[in-house]
Amino acid sequence: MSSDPARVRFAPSPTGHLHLGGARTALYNFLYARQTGGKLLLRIEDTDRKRYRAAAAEGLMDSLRWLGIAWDEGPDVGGAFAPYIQSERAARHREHAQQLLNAGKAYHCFCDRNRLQELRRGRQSYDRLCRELAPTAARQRVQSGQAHVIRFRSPKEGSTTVRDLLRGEITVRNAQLDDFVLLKSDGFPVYHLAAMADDHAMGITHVIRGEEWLPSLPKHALIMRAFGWPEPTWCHLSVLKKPGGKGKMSKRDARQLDKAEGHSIFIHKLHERGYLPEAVVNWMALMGWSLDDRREDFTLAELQCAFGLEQLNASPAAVDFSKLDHFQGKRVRQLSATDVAAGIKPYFLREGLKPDEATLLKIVPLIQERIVTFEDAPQWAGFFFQPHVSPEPAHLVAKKLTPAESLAALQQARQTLVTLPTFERDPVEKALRALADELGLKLGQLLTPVRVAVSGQRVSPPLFETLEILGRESALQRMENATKLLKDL
RNA sequence: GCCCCCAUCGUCUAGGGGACCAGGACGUGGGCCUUUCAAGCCCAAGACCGGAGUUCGAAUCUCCGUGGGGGCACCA
Repeated sequence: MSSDPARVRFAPSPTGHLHLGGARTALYNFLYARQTGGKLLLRIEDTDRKRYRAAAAEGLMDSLRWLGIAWDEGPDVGGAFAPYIQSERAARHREHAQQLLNAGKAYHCFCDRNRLQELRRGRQSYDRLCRELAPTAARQRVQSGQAHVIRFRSPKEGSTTVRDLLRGEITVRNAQLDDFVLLKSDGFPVYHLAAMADDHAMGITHVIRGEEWLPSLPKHALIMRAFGWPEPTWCHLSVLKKPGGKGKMSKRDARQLDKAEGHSIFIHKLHERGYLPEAVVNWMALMGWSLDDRREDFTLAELQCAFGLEQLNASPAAVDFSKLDHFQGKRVRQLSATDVAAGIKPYFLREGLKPDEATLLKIVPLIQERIVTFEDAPQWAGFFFQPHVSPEPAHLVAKKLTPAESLAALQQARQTLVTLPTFERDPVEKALRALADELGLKLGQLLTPVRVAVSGQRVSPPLFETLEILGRESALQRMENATKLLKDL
């Protein structure tokens, strides 16, 4: 089962943030590299100068680092096959194009954009007008400075067969292929050329990438074969569909998700929202891969051992955020109190609250199993750090009690707490339970007005602990205020 | 329009000719616990896209449909 050390690469184009699909591709590449004791390369594919965004590459790397996906060679760490910025390799790509030109496997094309656009309007691919131009004549036109591209001379007859690891043999009739561009008129290579040339130069053994590349796989194989290079193992991952399972995730869907659900397909957003990288990784790993029919919980380290290309699934997977929340909740519950405290603190600060360490640490056990993301913490425990709370008066009324009865209960509770020798959890509980009995109330009925009074909300962390942490003074003050609200009801 | 890929519960999936009246997980419903909400535990409902064929036997192999997805740039 264990194979030779693989050299794999993640090769994003720096046009935006890292999203789920890309991250999952990166993850699988990383896992396979580790699994085989090989190397993961990071290569920035920036040959499209129109879409290039300077900040994007850094953002991409930040997201990968956060997830724990470490690369062995790349633009920042260097490596034996530098440079890892594709645009810096353009001179080599031009040489490669020239090589194919010399071999008669490529040709100059002088057709302008208008003509190509016309062709496309007629639902027709490039008509190969320049294919049979005499090479000497073509060279002359190039020398005279005429704008041109270099196209691949695709075979017109026969068929091309390529083997994909997950799908077996894929065969296309060569008549379906067109004479695609290798080198643009700005002298930069197109993906097909650049990626293949770099993959070969960098000794890539397995190309693990998204399914969207499958249709151009024959082109890539043909390029490799034209140069006489050995082909890597091809492995095309299925696409991710949007939640619900219908359709690919679009930019619009992504935006909607961000707003409405508090979820996101962007890794940096998940980070901002207080998700744990290990939860995200565990979740992503399972979209298109599974070990067996029993185990679903994996740390990154465990995945490195368990992962295998053989267990990859070729069918598309729908993104399911409730499953992410499940992994996230589980992971949060496993964290130490100090880790949770450190994790949630920024979110209190963001709300303008100033939590002190000691109190924060006391609160953690109360909310740890109630929060999903760190971002959830303030809505559970923000009231601890607010000077006062403003409950909705109607919420102070307990189930099956009238406002007047609730008021009475609240006042009695307050009275009880005033006289308590200490304000610790256990005595508080004991006293309130006794009071409920005495008043002939269910504990919940007595506690509801108290809870809402001190926390300002209907659901809160466990009340007795809450009272202790809040302290007598603050708790009594809040109950006093709530009394007034109930009287006005 | 043309090309390519995919097809098991709502979702992620196990399964690869007999071990499957199809297993797990998320979610959903119900119950227990209980001071609200969670967490935890227990139970339940829930799927092999359709049709032919191969075979003693098909979720599993083949073909044809259908459905879904991806791609058809001087973008990656």
